[in-house]
Amino acid sequence: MADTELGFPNPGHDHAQCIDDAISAAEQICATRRARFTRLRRDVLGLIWHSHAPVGAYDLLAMMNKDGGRVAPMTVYRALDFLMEHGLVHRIASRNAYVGCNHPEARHAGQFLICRDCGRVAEIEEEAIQQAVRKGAFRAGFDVTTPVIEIEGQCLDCRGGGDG
Amino acid sequence: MADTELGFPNPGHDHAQCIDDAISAAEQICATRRARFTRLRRDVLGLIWHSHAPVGAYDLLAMMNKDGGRVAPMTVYRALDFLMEHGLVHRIASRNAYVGCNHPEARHAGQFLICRDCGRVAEIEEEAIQQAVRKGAFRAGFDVTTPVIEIEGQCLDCRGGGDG
DNA sequence: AATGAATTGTTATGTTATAACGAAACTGAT
DNA sequence: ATCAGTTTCGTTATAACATAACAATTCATT
Repeated sequence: MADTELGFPNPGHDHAQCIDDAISAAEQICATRRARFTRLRRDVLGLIWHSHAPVGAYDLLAMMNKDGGRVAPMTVYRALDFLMEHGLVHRIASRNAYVGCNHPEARHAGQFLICRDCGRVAEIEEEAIQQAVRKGAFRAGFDVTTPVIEIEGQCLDCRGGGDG
Repeated sequence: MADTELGFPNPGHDHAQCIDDAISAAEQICATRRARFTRLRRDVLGLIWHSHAPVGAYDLLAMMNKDGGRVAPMTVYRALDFLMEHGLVHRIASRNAYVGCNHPEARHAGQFLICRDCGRVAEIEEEAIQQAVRKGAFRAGFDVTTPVIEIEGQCLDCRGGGDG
């Protein structure tokens, strides 16, 4: 699989490519769904992909207004709503922040690894987690709609366990 | 097991008992640890246990000031910090709210079922979830510290699937 | 009572998110 | 091309959640 598909991306990866890929995928998805991928929304998505760490709404706002812009919070939140609605970004509840999704084609409940040191987030998809959650819920007579799974810890790069 | 130990409590349960139990457990724990379970902290814990749904900090504030009190937000947050530090309450990140813990004796990472209809929260402890999380993290070279697992859905009572 | 530590009071401010309403831009039909 | 309906965006205001900093008080111990 490619660098950014699963787990944490390699520190030396071509991040411009990540952004381009995300924008392209979003264009395709929105075209298919006849959703309007406006300049504003594209800008916000691009800024979210600025890094692999989740970004706060007001950080996005600051970035947008860096050179004299006059965008209001509402504007950012609306763009975020749109992007989340279409699965292009995920909200990280434990951080009140937003991160780009790198496989937005299919709807999914994300499972996120959040590094406490570098702040980066990796999305994983463990069928075993899903199953265990469903089973645990079932035992309590509970019908699952939206599991929020956000796992804080330390990534390989920050442990110094890689090749770097 | 008792009503409130696992899963959602029976709608007709003796809730006053839940509160009493929680306060008693807290007293014991704090006594053991030589932590000061002050009136303020006891009051806040009691108010959190007002229901099995998570309560916002400012809701607690409003309850405390209902009859002329003049408590400030800071005061509530400090009490919450103390209670969380001792595992007596958990924070529900996806709701920015706080819920009492019904087995505070042992430290644990909670797994929460949150009913979208009645708002109640049940804490479960599925070893399978823990294991699946650890395994998924391991595959990404990730060292887990704090898993946040908050599962939204619908409880049995709200589905009308119970005996009531 | 004197001391030092923990707790609480108080004021101010920072951070995250939404409500309400009007203007502008886009879409599709005529 | 213009009109009507819809969606998007601008703007202002405010709600909801959380912490910083410092003073006053309370508590445990001597």
